[in-house]
Amino acid sequence: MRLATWNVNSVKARLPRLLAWLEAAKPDVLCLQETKCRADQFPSAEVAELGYEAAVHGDGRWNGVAVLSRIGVDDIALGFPGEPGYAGEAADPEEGEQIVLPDLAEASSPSPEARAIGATCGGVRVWSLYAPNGRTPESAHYAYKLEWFAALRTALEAELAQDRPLVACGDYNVAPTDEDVWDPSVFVGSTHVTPPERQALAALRELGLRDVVPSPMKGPRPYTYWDYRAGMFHKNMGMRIDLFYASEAFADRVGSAYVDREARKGKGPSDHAPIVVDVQD
DNA sequence: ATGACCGGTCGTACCGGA
Repeated sequence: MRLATWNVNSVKARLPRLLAWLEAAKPDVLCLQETKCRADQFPSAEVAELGYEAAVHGDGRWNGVAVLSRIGVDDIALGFPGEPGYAGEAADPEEGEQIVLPDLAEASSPSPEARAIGATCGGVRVWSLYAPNGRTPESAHYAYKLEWFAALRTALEAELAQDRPLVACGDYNVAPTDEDVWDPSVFVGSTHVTPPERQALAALRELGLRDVVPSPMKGPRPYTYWDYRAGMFHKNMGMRIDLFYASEAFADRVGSAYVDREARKGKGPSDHAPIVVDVQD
């Protein structure tokens, strides 16, 4: 069985490359992130031509996740239980401005964004995840990111209790160690490398999820993201922020895993490369 | 050369991305 995860940075903009990649790599299951479209806008017919069913979760311009599978997609879950939404920054009122309290229900529970979708594919429970960015460590978005990870931990703990093969892969927006960024000094004071974010990943591993580290194919570290700007990819100045977490028994069956850097080359790539994982049946 | 931001949107600048 071949599984893969890829942040495509807009499935519409990436469609020709996505279809070509499916034909070349032939994964049985592909988890997508940042599809950036509603479910009704997803190119389900195009991927169906290649034999893939699509489970899709989208809310418009931002975010968006999907699971493509040619070995079945059952028990689709849009989001996970307890998943928080983003309430936004609290605006400081102008001087003399009347403070208007927001609607209580809205303030206490904003709607979750399209950042997680689960599906059972060929007996494997698969989650495609797109963690919040966090923006800056001082921002409300960063607090939201940590809340989202805490809720994810609770949800995955329940999933692991089901005692079936489990994969939780996608764009975690956290580099697990300093080795996972091209220059740690550049990231001092930035998100993606802070101790609370790394602790959130460690808490997932403590549940029994294993980090399936792919082969980098080039260079010493398996980066999965390179900024579009300033020739970062060509200089291999990247980050490992896309992760493939799997339950122990499933991880034991992994034969090989690699970052497909070829998909980051050429005209019109995503800024992320896919991770491809081959598992013994 | 892999080659020096990109995608989205009521847009022709700006936000979000990381």
